[in-house]
Amino acid sequence: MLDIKFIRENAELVQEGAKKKRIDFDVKKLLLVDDKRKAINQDIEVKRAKQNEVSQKIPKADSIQREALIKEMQPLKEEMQKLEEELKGVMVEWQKLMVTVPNIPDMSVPEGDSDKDNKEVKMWGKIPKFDFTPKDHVELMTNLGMLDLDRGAKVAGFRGYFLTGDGARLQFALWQFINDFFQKKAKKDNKWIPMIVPSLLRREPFIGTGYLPQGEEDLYKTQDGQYLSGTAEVAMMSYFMDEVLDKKDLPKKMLGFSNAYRREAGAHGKDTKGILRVHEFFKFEQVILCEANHETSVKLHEEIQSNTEEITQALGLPYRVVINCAGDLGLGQVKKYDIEVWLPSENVYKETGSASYFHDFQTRRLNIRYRDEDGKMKFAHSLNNTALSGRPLMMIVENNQQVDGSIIIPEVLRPYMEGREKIK
RNA sequence: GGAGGGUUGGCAGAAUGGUAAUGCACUAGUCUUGAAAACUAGCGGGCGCAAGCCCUUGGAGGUUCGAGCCCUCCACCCUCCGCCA
Repeated sequence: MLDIKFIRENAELVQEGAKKKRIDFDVKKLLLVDDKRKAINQDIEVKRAKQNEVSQKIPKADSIQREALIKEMQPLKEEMQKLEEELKGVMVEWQKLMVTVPNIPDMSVPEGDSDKDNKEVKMWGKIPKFDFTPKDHVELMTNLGMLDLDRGAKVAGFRGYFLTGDGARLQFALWQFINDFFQKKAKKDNKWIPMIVPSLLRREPFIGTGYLPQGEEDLYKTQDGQYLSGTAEVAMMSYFMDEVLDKKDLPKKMLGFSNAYRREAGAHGKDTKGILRVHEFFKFEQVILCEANHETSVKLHEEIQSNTEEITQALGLPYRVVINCAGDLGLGQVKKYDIEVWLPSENVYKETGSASYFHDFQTRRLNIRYRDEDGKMKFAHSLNNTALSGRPLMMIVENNQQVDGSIIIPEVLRPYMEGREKIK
C-alpha cells in the first residue's frame, strides 16, 4: 500500500513504476475516485461540524429550545445519511483500487517482461564437469534410499514425496547447519532471533504482506477461512502487526522456520519430475524490520543477500545471482535478487532463493510503526530473503554425485552426519 | 461444543447516552558545569500558512439530535465446564 498523498503528489512516478512492472494500473482512475472521495468527505465534514456544534448546545438548553434544536437537526441527519451512503460506494471502489497500486521499482531495476529478462550480476563456483553421464536427483536419491516418490504419490497425491534414511538425515543436517550459521551471526550483533512460525494463518497477514487479494488461487484455504502460507515471511512479518516498536530495538532481524505450502495452480505441467517443484516443503527465512530509510533498506538488503550467498558457498554449490527485471517483481517489491543454483540434470541455474525489500509497502498494510527521535510515528521498512529452501538438498545431490552413484557430503555438513564423507 | 467476563493512546487506567480524565513513559525547552529533580509545551490520524475543523474507544451494522456507554453480528483474549490429546 502506498500513501494516497504520495500517490497524488507523484502520480506520474507511480504510473511509470506500474508501466515498468508491466502491471495494468491507471493512476488517473484512482485519482478521479479520490477526488470524489475528498469532495464528499468535505461535505460531510462541514455538516458534521454543524451537527457537533448544535449537539453541544442541546444539553445546556431548556426544554423548549431543546425541542427546537432537535427538530432543526433532523433534516441534517437525513442529508448526512445520504452522503454517507454515497461515500460508502465510493470507498469500496477506492479501497479496491488502492490495494492494486504497485510499489515503485528502484532505479537500478532493469526493464523487462518476465524472468527471461532478469540480468545476471554475479556468478560463483565452477559448474561440475562429469566424465560420465550424470544422473538426476530422482534416480540418485531413489537408488540411495533417500527419496520415495511412489509412496509419496500414493499417500499425498500429485507432487507428494517422502524423504527417507539419508535423505532425511541430510535435510536435518542442512537445517542444523543453517541454525548454527545464524547463531554465530547472532553472537556478533545480538540479533537474528530464531523462531518457529505457524503457516496456517488468518487472512489479514496475507493482505498485509501483499499475497492477497491478488494471489487467491495460489493458496490453499481451509473450511474455517484460514490460508496455508507459502513462506514463513507471511507470519514473521505479521508478528509485529498493529504494534509500535522501540526505535532502539531496530533493526529486528528474525530467522524463521516453517512449512511452506504452494498450490502451484498455474504450473500443472511444469517441473513434474522429482522434488524441484512440490506442494509442501520446509524453509528458513530471513526477515528484517528497520527504520524508514532508503539507505538502511539497501544496506540490509545486501546483507541478507550476502548471508544466503555465504551459505551457498559453504555448501559448495555453484550459483549465480540475477537482479529481477521490473516485470518480474511482485506488487510491493522495490528490488529483488534471485539466487540460482546449478542443476546438472537440466543444465540450467534454478532459483533457490529470493531477496527483496519493500520500503513501507508491507508495514503500512500491517500497521507496524515505531516512534522516531522527533516524536513522530513512522512505518518501518521491511525486507526478506530465503535462508534455505527445499531445493539445495537436491542441488547437493546432483552436483556432488560420483560415478558410482554415491554423493559427497559437503564438508560443513559432515559434523551433522556422524562425520561421514559420502552417502552410498 | 456450552456458560460467563473482557478489548479505551507507547503502557496503565477513568468516563448517570451530552461529545475521550489522569498517571507513567517518551520528545523538546527552561533551570544546571553536567545529570537528576522541578517547571513549561508537545505527545493516535487527516486537512490547513494559521485560527481552526474533521476523524479516532477491537471490526461491521443499527437505534438516537447526539453512542466508549444501548441493540445485532463478527474477531480476538481470559475463567470455568465438556470433549480430545
